[in-house]
Amino acid sequence: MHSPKRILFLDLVLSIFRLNGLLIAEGDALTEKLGLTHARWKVIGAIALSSAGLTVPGVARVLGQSRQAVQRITDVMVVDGLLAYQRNPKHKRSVLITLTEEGNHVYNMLREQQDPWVMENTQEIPIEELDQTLRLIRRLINKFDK
Amino acid sequence: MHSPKRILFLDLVLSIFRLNGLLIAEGDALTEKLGLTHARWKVIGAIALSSAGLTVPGVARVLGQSRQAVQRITDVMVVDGLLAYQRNPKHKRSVLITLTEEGNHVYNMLREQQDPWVMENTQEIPIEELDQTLRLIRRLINKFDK
DNA sequence: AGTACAATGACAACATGCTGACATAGTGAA
DNA sequence: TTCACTATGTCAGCATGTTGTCATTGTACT
Repeated sequence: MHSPKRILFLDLVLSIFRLNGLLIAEGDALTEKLGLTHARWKVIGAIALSSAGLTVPGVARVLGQSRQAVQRITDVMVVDGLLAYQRNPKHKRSVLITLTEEGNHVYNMLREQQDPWVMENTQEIPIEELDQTLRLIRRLINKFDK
Repeated sequence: MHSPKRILFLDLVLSIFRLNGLLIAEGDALTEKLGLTHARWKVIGAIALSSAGLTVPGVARVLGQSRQAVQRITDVMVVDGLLAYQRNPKHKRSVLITLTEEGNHVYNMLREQQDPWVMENTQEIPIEELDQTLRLIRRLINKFDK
C-alpha cells in the first residue's frame, strides 16, 4: 500500500504544486519592471511558442486553463495596447490574438529578462534531462486532459 | 538566441503550469464527495503528516503559501468541524491546529480515494522515470526557493 | 437545406492566492 | 529590565483561477 511508487508519485504531485507557485513568483519578479504579471507572462509565452495564430480558447487549451480566465486577461491586455484581436479567416467570432508593436516591444524586453534567467537556471542541467522530464510531464498531461 | 534549450525550458515551464491546473482539477474531482477542495486537502494532508502540532504559519511554511491564505482556509474548516484550534503551550496567541474526529475520518476517506488514483496513473510509468523527473523538479524548486 | 451538437463570447458568483498595513505577543541582546 | 526586531492574528484590497448560464456562431451529419 505504501509502495515506493505511491510515495514517489504523491511527492511528485506536491512538488509540481510547489514549483508552480515558485515559478509564478519568479515570473512576477522577472517582469515586474515591465508592468507584467505572471498571468500575462504566461499568455505572452504561450503565444510566442505557437507558430500558428492562437485564439482565446486556444491559449486556454495550451495553458490548461478556462477560456474565461484567459479572456479576462487578454481583454485587459488589448486595452493596455499589448495585444490586438485580428479577424480569423477560419472563424467569424473567434478572433486571433496578435502582439501589437508595443506588445512586441514588451515581449522583447521580457526576453531580455528571461534569457539570462533561463541560462542561469539551466546551465548545469543536461538538455537530455530537460527533455525526458518534459516528456513525462506531457505524458501526465495527456492522461488527465480528457 | 532561440536555442533548443531555451525553447525546451520555457516549454517545460508552461507544461508545469498546465499540469498544475490539471492536477488541481483531478484532486477536486477526487475529493468532491468528501466535501473537500484542493486548498483543504492540502491543509489536511499537511496537518495529518506532521507528528508535532502545527500552527497556521507553520502550515503555510510547509505548503509554501502565505499565512493569510492558510488562515482563511483553516478558519472555515474549524467552523465546518474538520479542524480544531488548541492552546499552544509555546505561544499564547498562535494556536495549534488539530484534526477533529470528523477531520480524521475525512482524511482516511481521502486516502481511500487517493490510492487507486495513484495506481491507475502510474502503472505504465517506470519508477526510474518518476524518480528522475522528481529529482529535476526538486532541483528547480531548490533553485527558486530562497 | 435542416438540424443537432460543439465552440465561443460575455457576464456573474465564488474560491483561493498574494501583498500591505496595523496592533500585539514573543525573543534576544545590551 | 529595556528595547529593537521578529512573528502572529486580523482586516482589506486585489489578481487570478474556477464553474455556471445564456445567446450566438460553427460544424457535421442526415
